Amino acid sequence: MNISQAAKASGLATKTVRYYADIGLVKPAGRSASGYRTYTDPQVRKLNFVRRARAFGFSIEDCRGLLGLYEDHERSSADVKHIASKRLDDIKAKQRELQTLHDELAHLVKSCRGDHRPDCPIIDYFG
Amino acid sequence: MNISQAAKASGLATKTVRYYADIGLVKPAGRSASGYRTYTDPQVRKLNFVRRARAFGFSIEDCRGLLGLYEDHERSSADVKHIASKRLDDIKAKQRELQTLHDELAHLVKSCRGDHRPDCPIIDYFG
DNA sequence: CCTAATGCTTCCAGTAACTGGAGGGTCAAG
DNA sequence: CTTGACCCTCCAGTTACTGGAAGCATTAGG
Repeated sequence: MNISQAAKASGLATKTVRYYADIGLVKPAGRSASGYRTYTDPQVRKLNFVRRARAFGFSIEDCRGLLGLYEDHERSSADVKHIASKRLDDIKAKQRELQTLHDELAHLVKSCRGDHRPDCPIIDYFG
Repeated sequence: MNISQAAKASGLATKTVRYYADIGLVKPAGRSASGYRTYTDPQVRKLNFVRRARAFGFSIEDCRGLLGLYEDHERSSADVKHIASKRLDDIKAKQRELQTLHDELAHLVKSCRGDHRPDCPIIDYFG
């Protein structure tokens, strides 16, 4: 199948599939006589895999590692778990950061009258 | 004062202060005879303001708007509140997204044995 | 006064992961 | 044979810096 078929089948944008081919993340099965990228089921499965991993916020490099493990039937689940745990830790760290920001900013927003007058605790806090 | 003094006084990197000058966010007070950027207290205050706003995740463009309001003593606090509320909404949206990711990924990580065997619910989920 | 070490300048490149667009070849239908 | 939908490559732009190179300016030491 051509690239747009593969894109549709994997739920990615055509541009993205081409980009993944360029960076060697998911290479097409081959090229047609006229140079068109051709994709078959295994590639589409990989594209889908990457789409799902990306949705979890894994970086392209992490996806590369995960794809390798996906393909490797001799893998250790420990290796997968290691990558996923790192991502989970990142998520937790981000959550803590956002919670702090949320609480402080919510407090400031709440205490700002939001009328035509210039005095504003948000500006005071930043200034 | 020179740029590195202003950077130190505002808690920013010298490169960042120069960048802010380049994009017209916080312009230096002037230039010395030899072309050095010179900064005075008002600029340092603005740099500090931007640093604090950036720490809350406001974009450079938002900072531009906030700086304008900071400088405008005829401002309406409603305008400040509007920008801050948008940012707060973004934070909340991101929090919801991260919560979903966290819960799903935590579940997967927990259910993965993480040993030498290849079977792995994480890979199964993505594949 | 000379020199070496900072410090300042500009400009270019790279980061992450695409996205949009220009310019041009290919293919299937009518 | 032409039209329109595809496909190709390459370049630029996105965000907010950061690192580095080449080259003046300033300053402290000897």
